[in-house]
Amino acid sequence: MVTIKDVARVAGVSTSTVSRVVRKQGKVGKVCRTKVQKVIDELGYRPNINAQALVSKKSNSVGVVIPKVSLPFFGSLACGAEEAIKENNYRLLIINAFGSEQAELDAIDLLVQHRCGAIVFHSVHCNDETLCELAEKIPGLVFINRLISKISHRCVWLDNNTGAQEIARYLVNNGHKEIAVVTRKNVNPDAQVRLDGYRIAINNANLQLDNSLIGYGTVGDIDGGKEAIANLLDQGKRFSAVISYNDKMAIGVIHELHARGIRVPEDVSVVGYDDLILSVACLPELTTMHYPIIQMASYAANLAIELSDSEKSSGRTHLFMPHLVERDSVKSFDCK
Amino acid sequence: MVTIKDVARVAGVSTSTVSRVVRKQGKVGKVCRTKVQKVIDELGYRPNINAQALVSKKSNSVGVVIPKVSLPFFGSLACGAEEAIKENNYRLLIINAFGSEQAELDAIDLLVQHRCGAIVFHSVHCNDETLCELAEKIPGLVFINRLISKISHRCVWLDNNTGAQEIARYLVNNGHKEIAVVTRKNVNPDAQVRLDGYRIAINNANLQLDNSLIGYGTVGDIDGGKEAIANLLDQGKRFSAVISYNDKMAIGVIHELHARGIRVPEDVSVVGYDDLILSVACLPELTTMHYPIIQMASYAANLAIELSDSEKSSGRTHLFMPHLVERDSVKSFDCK
DNA sequence: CTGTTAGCGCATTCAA
DNA sequence: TTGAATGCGCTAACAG
Repeated sequence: MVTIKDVARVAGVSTSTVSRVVRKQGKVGKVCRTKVQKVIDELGYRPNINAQALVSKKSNSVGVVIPKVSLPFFGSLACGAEEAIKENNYRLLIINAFGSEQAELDAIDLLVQHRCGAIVFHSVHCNDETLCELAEKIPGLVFINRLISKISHRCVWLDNNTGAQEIARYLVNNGHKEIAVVTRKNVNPDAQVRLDGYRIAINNANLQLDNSLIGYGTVGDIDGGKEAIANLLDQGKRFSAVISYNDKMAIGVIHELHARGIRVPEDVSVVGYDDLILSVACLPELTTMHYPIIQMASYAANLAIELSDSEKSSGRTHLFMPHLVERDSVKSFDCK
Repeated sequence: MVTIKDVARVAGVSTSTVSRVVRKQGKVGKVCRTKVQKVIDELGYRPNINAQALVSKKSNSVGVVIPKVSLPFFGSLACGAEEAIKENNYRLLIINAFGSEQAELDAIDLLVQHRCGAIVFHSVHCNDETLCELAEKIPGLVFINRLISKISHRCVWLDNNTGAQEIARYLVNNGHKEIAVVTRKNVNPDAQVRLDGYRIAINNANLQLDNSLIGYGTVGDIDGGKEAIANLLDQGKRFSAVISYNDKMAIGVIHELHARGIRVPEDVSVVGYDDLILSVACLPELTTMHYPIIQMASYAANLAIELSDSEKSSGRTHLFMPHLVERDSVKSFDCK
């Protein structure tokens, strides 16, 4: 591999000069510059980023820690981060940390070893306290899809409560009175907040969200959706609409209803949450809340970079809003 | 940031000793080791990977260049690579190179600057010649989902022809005689190979793949699928089954058929290719060819690592086979 | 088993 | 405008 020294030698200048023309800063004479550039091109010299990082004490890369890139939601997260990163001429380091707190901690540790100062972290297994400790040690660590009140200015999150209210209200406004909810058994914070939101909206409409109309799936995916709605159906529950914790469960619900000869939306309406790519693949296309994960991730990456190289913390929090996407999975009763 | 020197000073040993206990290699006395380890823990010392990479002249990271991680296919690719990487204690560097040859070249260049010796590259915009030149310069560069005959031992690819034949034969075996094909207008190599495969299988069954029964969509996604099938339908074509270039187009086909009151699979059967997560989200669930992208990517990453640190090239090629996944989108006429 | 020395590739003073 | 010197944090001989 050709180094800066090789270039300097061939061009008959010092390494400092080569360094200057490579980074396009500092004063370099015109002829000298073109001469050096010529040698660089001829030799195919490419600066060693590791050496640059070492000497400049910054890695110019931002790390993204997520459960698994292959899940569309996290893929979008990674992409959003990358957008921001490209603008800043940073690099993206993605670490999948699936399944355990230890995996997440290991991922962060790896990033620290890289001297990666800016990190966007989507944690699912660490508790607030652990996260606070980490945040203390790493100024450029930003949490996405999570609110930790003590360090809310380091959190980029979504107003799930309002979003949940909106989608429940949408159902109510379309004339639905018997509304079921499908959620995951291990209710995580998101699921809880959304559930609260549904309840608020339903109560505000002078309706009841009967606990017996809440179906639980072991996990929050397609199978979980099938399981949850099957439970409800097997108990003979009646409803005109079902709100699902997320799109995956909603799709499971649709499939299970279909398997039982119940049409969506003619017999039962279904809504999801997240607006994953899946929601336009299923039939009918799913009405759902759009989770602006790409924008949020892009924002988070910028925030992480900002925080990592300037101590100044704005103190403000970073809250995003989901919005309703109307598609074909809800029937309207045309009421006023 | 605490460095190896700090640890050495506090522990009262030399940096070499610290280095030895950190990397768990070389002989270190028992007491000495525990003493040093203790200081490491107390100080929270983490080795600087950039410095390690610099001095050892290898970055221990593999780069993955793909169009966009947020697309489920590429997300899976990245995940597969990561599996292999974790085993080898390497890091994953993902670069999205979307839309142009230049973007792809830039991505490779960035990886070179990182001294990232092992690269898995899914190129869509570079021609074979360009790729050969790159391969020449970078021993650890491996191409995925692509066959370049001159450097086939550096290619990890799928037998699309055989796969295409298999799915077409499946339709034939289920009694379908009028089979339409939906593909993309800008027929890329994959699409061409698959088309050839369909044709072979259909001819072998003494049937005809009439060119007028091939529908084209502007792009290879859901909208392209709708567009392509709409063309066919608007021309009054009749068929009992449609083979789609990929799952996305198949989903578009299903949606468009549904919009026109044509039932799948009762009236028309539909098959896809790739077995993306989307194929189980749609209704009916899609019968398709499974593309083992995760295993292929894992294999490719291993190959890249192998190639990058030993010149030996086995010379063998790396061909994978897709397999049929039967779901609910095909009707059988129960013929022998 | 442990320490000393040298140098990886580069950016950054400081002089000239 | 340019070059010489220094050191980033670490590993790898080598010597003891």
